[in-house]
Amino acid sequence: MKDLWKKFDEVELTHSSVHHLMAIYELLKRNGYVRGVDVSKYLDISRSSVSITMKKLAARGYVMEDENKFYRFTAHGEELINNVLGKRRIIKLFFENVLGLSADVAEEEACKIEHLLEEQTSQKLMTFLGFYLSERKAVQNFKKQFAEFHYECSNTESCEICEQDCYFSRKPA
Amino acid sequence: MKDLWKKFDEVELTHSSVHHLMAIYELLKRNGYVRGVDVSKYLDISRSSVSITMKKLAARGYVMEDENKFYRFTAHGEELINNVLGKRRIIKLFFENVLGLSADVAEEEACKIEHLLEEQTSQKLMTFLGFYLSERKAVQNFKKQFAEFHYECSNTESCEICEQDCYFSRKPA
DNA sequence: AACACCTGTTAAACAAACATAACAAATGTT
DNA sequence: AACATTTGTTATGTTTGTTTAACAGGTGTT
Repeated sequence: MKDLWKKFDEVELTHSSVHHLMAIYELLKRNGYVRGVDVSKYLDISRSSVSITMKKLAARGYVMEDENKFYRFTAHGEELINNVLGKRRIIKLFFENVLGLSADVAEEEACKIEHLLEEQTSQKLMTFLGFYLSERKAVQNFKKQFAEFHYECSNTESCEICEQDCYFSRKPA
Repeated sequence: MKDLWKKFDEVELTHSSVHHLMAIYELLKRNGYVRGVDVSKYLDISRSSVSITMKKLAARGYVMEDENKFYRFTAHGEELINNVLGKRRIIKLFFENVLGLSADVAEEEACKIEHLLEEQTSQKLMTFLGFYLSERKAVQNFKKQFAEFHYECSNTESCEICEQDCYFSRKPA
C-alpha cells in the first residue's frame, strides 16, 4: 500500500559504509596512508570486518588498493566523502547554532542522519544557514526574540503545530 | 577510538519497528481493529514477517494480542507511537515550512530520520517551530528577507559555513 | 461432508554487518 | 636462521529483517 517507508533501505550509502569512508579520509589526512588495520582500530571493529567491507567499497568504485594494500579514494569516492562531510557539517551547524544543542549532541545527531538526507534537503538547509548566520538586522532581531521565547502549548486546545495531540503533553520516550 | 558512530545502532526503535507500530496505529484508527494480515498488506511485506516482528513488539511490551489475534497497544506502546508521530510531524513541518521542501519530500525525509533523533532535539525543533510559525513582526521580517535570499558562496575563499571546502562547489552525490 | 480460502506460524534461506578463530604471508628481532 | 609480531583473508557464527514454502486451524460454500 504505502512503500514510502522502504526508502530507508534504498539509500546509496549505509551508516556503516559512510563511517568506513570517513575513517579512510581522516587517517589519510592524519598519516598520509591507510591500511585495513588502521581503519579497524579507528572504528574499533575487527580486521576481518574491515576487509570484507573494503571489498564492497572497492567493488562499488569508491576506494582502491595499491599493491601493498594501502587504500586510496577513487575520484568518485573522493567526491562522495566530501559531499557527506559537507552535509554533516551543515547539519551539525544547524543543530548547534539554530536549535542550540551542545556541540557533542549536535555531532551525534548529525552523525546519525547525515547520510539519509537528500541532496535537496541539505542544500536548502545550507541556504537557510547562510541566511541565519548572516549579519542582517532582521536576523538579529529574530534571534534576540527567539532567545527569549518559551513555547507554551495550551494542551487542552489544539495548537497550530500539534493539531490534536500536543507533543509536549506526552512523556518523553 | 571513536565509538560515537555506533550510536546509530543503539536507538530504541528501528525504522522497521516504527512502521509496524504506525501501521497498527493507522489501521486501528481506520478500521477499529488490526490483524497481522492487515499490517502485512499495509506495509506490503509478508505475513510471516509481520508475525515475527509482532512477537518481538509484544515481548518488548508495546502491543498485545487478544484471543482472536487482534492487536492493541499497551499503554507504553501508545505513548511511544504518539511520541514518534509527534516527532515526525514536527520534522515534516520544519522541512516544509522553514526549508520549503514539497510536502512529499518533507514526508519522506521525516520518515527516514524521525526515529533517530533524541527527544531533546525534537523538543528544541518544536520550540523553534513554535516561534517560526508565530505572527511576530520579527518573524515576518525574517521570512520576507529569507524569501529573497540566495546563497552565494565565494568558493575560492572559505565562507563562514563551509570552512575549507565549499559545499556547493561539489557535485551532488 | 468435502473442498476452498483465509489467516497465522514455523522452517529454511538470504543479505548486511558485525564477531571469532585459524591461517598465510610479510616483516622485525635476536 | 629461527622465532615473534603484524597484517590480511577466509570460514563460520550471530543478529536483524526480510523472503518463500509448507502446514495447521478456522470459516464459508456447495
